[in-house]
Amino acid sequence: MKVAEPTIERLVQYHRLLETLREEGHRVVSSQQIGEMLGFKASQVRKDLSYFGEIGKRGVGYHVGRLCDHIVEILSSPRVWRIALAGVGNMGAALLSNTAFRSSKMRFEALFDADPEKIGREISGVYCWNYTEMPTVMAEKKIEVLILAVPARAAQSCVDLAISSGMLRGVLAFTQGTLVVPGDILVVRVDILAELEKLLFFLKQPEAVLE
Amino acid sequence: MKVAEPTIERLVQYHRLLETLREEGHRVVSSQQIGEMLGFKASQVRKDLSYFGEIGKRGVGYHVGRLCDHIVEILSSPRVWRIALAGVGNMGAALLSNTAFRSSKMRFEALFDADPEKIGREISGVYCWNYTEMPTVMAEKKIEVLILAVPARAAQSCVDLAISSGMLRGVLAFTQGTLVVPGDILVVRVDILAELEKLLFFLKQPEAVLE
DNA sequence: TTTTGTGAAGTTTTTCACAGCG
DNA sequence: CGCTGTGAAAAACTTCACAAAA
Repeated sequence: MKVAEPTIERLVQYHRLLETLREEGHRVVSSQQIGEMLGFKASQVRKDLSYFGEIGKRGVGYHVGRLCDHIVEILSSPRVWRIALAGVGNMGAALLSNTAFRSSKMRFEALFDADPEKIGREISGVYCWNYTEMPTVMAEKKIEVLILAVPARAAQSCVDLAISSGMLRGVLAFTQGTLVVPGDILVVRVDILAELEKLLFFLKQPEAVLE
Repeated sequence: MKVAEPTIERLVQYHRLLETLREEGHRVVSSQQIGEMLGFKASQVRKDLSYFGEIGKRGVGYHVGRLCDHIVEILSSPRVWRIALAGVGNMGAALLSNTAFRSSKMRFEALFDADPEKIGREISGVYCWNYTEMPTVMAEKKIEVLILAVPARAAQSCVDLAISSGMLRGVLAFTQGTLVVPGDILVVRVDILAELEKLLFFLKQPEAVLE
């Protein structure tokens, strides 16, 4: 199956919305309604959902519970992902304590930092190691996903350590700057400052249309 | 001038890279090299830069300092943007203390929160108001940009308060969930959980290509 | 009738390929 | 020659529009 990247991002949003609708007791919902609530075109919603089989009922819409379960299934993981967080600074700590990350789909197995104050302690219930231990700890604990929230200059060496564990498959990087990784390792970057700069650019140039 | 959204995001990255190259004493750089360092095709780099005039030298490449200044100019602001941060929780505090946000282009003018512990105090040098004061404070201080880091359920009412100040032009939202705003207000969303879910999806489905 | 599912059309973004200039 | 700048081609993504199902 071939699915576009933007489709997956929207799927996560459909899922959230459907959970809410389900709680509120809604039974059915149309692509039109989903689109209005999330700011997408109805045709976009239908196209996205159609990639994963015929799940709606013509003339009726989508059954909220059924569609929600269906999306959960699509986004489901074959196992609980073991995750490490490198960099327990402000941003790292914020992610760690973010309740949205308390999902049955993933589990923080280890923290890594360079600060002696943090090393050897548990933070939000997760043990913090010296980042030099990354290769061994990640190998032992079979950690496949790394969330990178270290200062920019430490990012590359940090990823290199993670790679040398032999277990790493994906990285979520909050670090600005470039990461060089082998082609079989997936990197998703979240560049907050770039997003803010983009906003400011389009604020000063309203004619250079955004959306 | 009509510029694509992805181009602006890349421009921010070019800028960062060029600052580094400049510090390291490099004089010229080719689109090829920029591309390799940031993970883009050389043609992409040239196309992006070409939207803003002929800045390179054929047969030579781009002069690092000149190109850097040129991009600074493109991304420059007509004024220092006055910014408010709503929600001084973990995420909000992380943003506030993030040195990358200490830019001459913007300035945090006010914080808003509901926590009595925070209201009336300065946090990282910025005064924190009760979020109910948003309309008056934002109007008085002429704050045009809001960074939204409040819990999802508070997001919409928070934006509504900001809108009623009559000053709001742009929002950078870390909140999950939808925001309804007038069409002349720009919203840029950063959905961290969606990014992580996307990463996990493409990890389990390597055939559904990412990038 | 209503609303889905989907080819086809449209739009946006990326990549190619090469002319043109230093 | 080497590398940029740029039309043209390709790819990716979105929207349209309508047949088909409930």
